[in-house]
Amino acid sequence: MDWSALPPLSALRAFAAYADCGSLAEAGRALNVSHAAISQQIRNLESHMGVPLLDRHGRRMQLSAEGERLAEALLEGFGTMLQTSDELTGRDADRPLEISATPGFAAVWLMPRLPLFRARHPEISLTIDPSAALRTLEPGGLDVAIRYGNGDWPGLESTLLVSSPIVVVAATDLVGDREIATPADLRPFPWLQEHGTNEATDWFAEHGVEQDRSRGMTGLPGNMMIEAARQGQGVAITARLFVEPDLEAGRLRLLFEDSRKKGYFLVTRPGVARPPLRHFVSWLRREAVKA
Amino acid sequence: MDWSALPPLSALRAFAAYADCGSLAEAGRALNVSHAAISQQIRNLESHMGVPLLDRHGRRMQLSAEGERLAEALLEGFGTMLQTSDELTGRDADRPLEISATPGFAAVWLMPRLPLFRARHPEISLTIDPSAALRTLEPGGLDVAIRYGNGDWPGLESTLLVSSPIVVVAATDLVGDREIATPADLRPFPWLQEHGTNEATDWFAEHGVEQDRSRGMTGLPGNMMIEAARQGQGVAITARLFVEPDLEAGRLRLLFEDSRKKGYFLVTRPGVARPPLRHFVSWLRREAVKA
DNA sequence: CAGTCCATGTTAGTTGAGCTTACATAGGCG
DNA sequence: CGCCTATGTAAGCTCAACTAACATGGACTG
Repeated sequence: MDWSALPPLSALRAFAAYADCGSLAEAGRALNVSHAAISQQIRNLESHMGVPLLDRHGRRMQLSAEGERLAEALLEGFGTMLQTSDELTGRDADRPLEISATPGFAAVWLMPRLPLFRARHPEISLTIDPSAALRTLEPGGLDVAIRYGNGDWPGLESTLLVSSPIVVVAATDLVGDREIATPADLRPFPWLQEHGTNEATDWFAEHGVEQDRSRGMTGLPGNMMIEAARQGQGVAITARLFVEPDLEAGRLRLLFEDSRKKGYFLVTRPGVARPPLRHFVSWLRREAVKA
Repeated sequence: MDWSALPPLSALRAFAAYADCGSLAEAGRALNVSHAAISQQIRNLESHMGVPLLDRHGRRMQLSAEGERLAEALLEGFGTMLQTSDELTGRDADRPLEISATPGFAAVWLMPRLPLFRARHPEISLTIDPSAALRTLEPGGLDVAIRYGNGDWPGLESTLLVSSPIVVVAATDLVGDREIATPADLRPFPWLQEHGTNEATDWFAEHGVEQDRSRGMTGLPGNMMIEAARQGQGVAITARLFVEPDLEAGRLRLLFEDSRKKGYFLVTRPGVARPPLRHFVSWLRREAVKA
């Protein structure tokens, strides 16, 4: 191996952390340095390699095509090293299990059940990232994700936990007995969208409805969005799972239902899973069968 | 990714270079630092991880089992990074093609033919490492090896170039008309062994012959060993390919022939090869067919 | 429109991780 | 035994990596 041809390692790490986190400040926090150090290292790396790694138009930088390629190689390379290092030091067994789940599912389904897992596995620490963002599963990083979709994530393995179609709902206080025959009939109402997603925007665009700007679109975390819908603050689009009791009680009215097969899936990387992950996955599957 | 859990990168690089080169001095040369820097970095890494990476018994250190695992991950991780970096900077296309070949084959077969390759591809630079050592093929490092054997190298692809059994020969000046019926009859003679290999030692051990220490074993580079055999300095074991003219001319006498299927193979890693390598491989195959 | 927040950049100065240098011990070989 | 070379240790040096301070600009809100 031609070691002299390897760019400065600190610069590679800084760039990889930036690509992983999405901003200079976050990358700096991840590495416990200032944003300025990250900025300079990325500049140094671009200069060293003679390759533009970032597209600096607009407020937030974007990875260039070259930057995407390099980031992928770096995250894989560093991930491989970290995983083996963790295995050898025994940190792997102790490292908290990293779980990503949508806020709604985390709040409504997962959190109420977690004491059961803790009672069974008190030695396993968990880190739950309630985020609608699709995070990358990688060695040494995120172990498992609970995502909403149709189960088709290339290169990953998925198991259906809870089947649940998408529904458009609103409080009976808001819509009353009004006739809602087509999506366009919803135009006069305020809308609620889960923070970090575009599901409402996409659904309306898909059904040819243009947003009425005077009525507004409010972004809220998933569980708060549902509560706002109950209070009649707007029309919400969400998984049926979370509003089933409200529909039965008549607090919320079902306006539309998207019949495409969708649900919450348990998503993992292929290959051997470390023991804490195996325990969590098998426990979660049993809970899903029970529910 | 938990960046804080990654060990110091300089230490990882130093250890990887040591594992790649096999000695502190060589690793230091590869990184352009002193051997002492490598020694200290490896010590730092062991202390940081709390894991013994080296077995320090005897003069030359050996990788421990943990060391082997870490080295493998590091060489893969750094190799991935280097390859992508080289592709992005365009260095990949320009980087000299790294070829490892046994000295005998390099001298007798490859070198005489190289002007033909250069005439066809003047833009491609070559680095030929004439060494009997089995070097690892890896991204960013060694591109292709020409090895002697039976073609069975796990995880690698091989193509037979020249079929050639192993022969034991000696100058007629040395052995004359003496009856050589069994390997044991060779015991009184001095032996010649290709530097960096144990082929002669192994062959005699395999045939139950104990070395006569007063006669000595002389290690020489492959092509010089054959010349020494011609001059009657000792018994040599080598590929038949290199001594065919001498056998026909009667300068050397064939004492034994190992009939197992062996020869010189072109060995590459699976997957996409960069253009210079593709050109070299196809050229080499055509030359082998011609010969 | 002004004010606020935050994303990114630049410059000058600081510092400690990474290294050098010098010396040491030990194994292998002729 | 002398020589060569593999590895180790300690003290000192240095510069790559970083901080702190200040700056510009984009997006959003009232």
